[in-house]
Amino acid sequence: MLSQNRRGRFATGFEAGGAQVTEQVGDGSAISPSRAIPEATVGRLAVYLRVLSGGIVLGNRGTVSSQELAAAAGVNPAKLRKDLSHLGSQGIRGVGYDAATLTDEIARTLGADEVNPVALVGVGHLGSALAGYSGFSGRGFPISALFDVDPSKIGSTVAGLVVTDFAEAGPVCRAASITIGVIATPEAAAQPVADALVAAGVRSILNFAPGLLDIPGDVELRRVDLALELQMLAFYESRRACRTSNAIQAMS
Amino acid sequence: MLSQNRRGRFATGFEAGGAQVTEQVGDGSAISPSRAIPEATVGRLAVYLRVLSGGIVLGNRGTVSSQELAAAAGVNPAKLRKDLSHLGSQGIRGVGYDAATLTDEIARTLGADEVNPVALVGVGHLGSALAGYSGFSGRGFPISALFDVDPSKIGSTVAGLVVTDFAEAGPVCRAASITIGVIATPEAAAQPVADALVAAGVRSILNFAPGLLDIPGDVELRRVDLALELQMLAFYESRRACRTSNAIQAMS
DNA sequence: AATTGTGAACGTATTCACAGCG
DNA sequence: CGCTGTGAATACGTTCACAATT
Repeated sequence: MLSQNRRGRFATGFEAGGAQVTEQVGDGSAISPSRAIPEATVGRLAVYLRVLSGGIVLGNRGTVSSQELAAAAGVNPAKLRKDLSHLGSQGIRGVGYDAATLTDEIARTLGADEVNPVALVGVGHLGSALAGYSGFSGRGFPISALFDVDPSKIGSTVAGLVVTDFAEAGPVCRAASITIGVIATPEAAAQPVADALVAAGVRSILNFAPGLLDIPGDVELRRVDLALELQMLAFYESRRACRTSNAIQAMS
Repeated sequence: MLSQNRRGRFATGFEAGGAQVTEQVGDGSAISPSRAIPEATVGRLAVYLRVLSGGIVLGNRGTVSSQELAAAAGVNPAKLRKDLSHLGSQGIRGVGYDAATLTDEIARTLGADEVNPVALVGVGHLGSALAGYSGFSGRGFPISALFDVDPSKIGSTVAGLVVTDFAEAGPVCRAASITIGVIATPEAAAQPVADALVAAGVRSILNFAPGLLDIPGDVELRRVDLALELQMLAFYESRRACRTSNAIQAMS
């Protein structure tokens, strides 16, 4: 069932200067169709899982229809069914999906049935907040190591963990089998930190620092750009103002 | 960013049952001077603006080529040119874009030439971190009001601002002309807070609480789901593990 | 009767490749 | 020449609509 897939590569660009060699196939015949799950679908699976785990919305018979689950997750039912079809999970026609089976299936697909220890680098305001964020530890992502370079922070305790010198990242990450790193440092530190994390064996990075990171292609990267989110809101805001004043002008 | 339908509406779904009333401009003749800029493009414009403002990468003659800027922003040059074409900004063939003009043009398009005061609700760990985040105030989004409902927090000072009782949100937001709200409350509080913000005249919301928000269609909503980001990383992580063990098995 | 699973239609985003211009 | 601007080609994502199935 589960088999290989392509590479993740995320939506909002990056992929620095490179030549983007994707070039594929040609005649669909040859290589395996490779059941790759689309990125957009993966994101929604996580939402479905949360809804199912919350358990709130499902009727207390053991099944959910795409209708119900889609409404609870805020998506179109057809999209939900197509998403679920990617994991081969069989619903029952005329009835719906068995909630328990579906939950398991999604969890296994997402790797949410395993615990993924996380290293967090940068124990400033944001880093501390993330360290204490219950949504991480509560959902299978325990922060297992906290790093900083500031001597005044090293040795202190944040969210129940002792802050370690980032110089120790290599041995510590390896010892704890940490493969996910979260970067919450200032922008200037982000690149060297990323390099060190990769050297320490980290395979996936969640970056809260603004700016681009240059990392090997086989390391998964996601970025959360807080200022960018506000800037996008501001755009729609200013558009609205624009439209409104146009409309007002048009009236007179 | 994960995305879904045209104008506005972002990423991870919503759109519960509804009819998706796509505004429609009928015969292109009438109003609409506003060339609708695709959401993906808006996000990248913010990146270009940051790169230009950072000023780092542009050669010290006053122009940038799409080649250079695209490399600095981590995108394909053709994509960059198409993005810029949306704002009608003329580059100079054979030369590139005038850096100053381009910066202004993007800033005006994004509404980044104006100051957009922001109200932040929920002064927990995450909220405090966001309140102090220099990327907000430094980029034209000063936090102008901090709200909480916890009496032990109300009246205290966080990041230089006094925390106000959220019950005061209406008058305070109106007095300060605040149109952007950031929700950093626990999940359970998010919906009532959103309702109150909308009632207070807020037109755009950035939501850090997990779960869906039900808000009027003319209010812009963006969501940052921290746990979801990790879950997506975990997915690719587990895929990789899978592939690896398959490969190992195949060897023997 | 109800609901899944999916082919086909549509819409959006990215990339190519080259004409057009300074 | 070099570089922009953009039509055409491609890839991706969503939604519709309906046959299949219990």
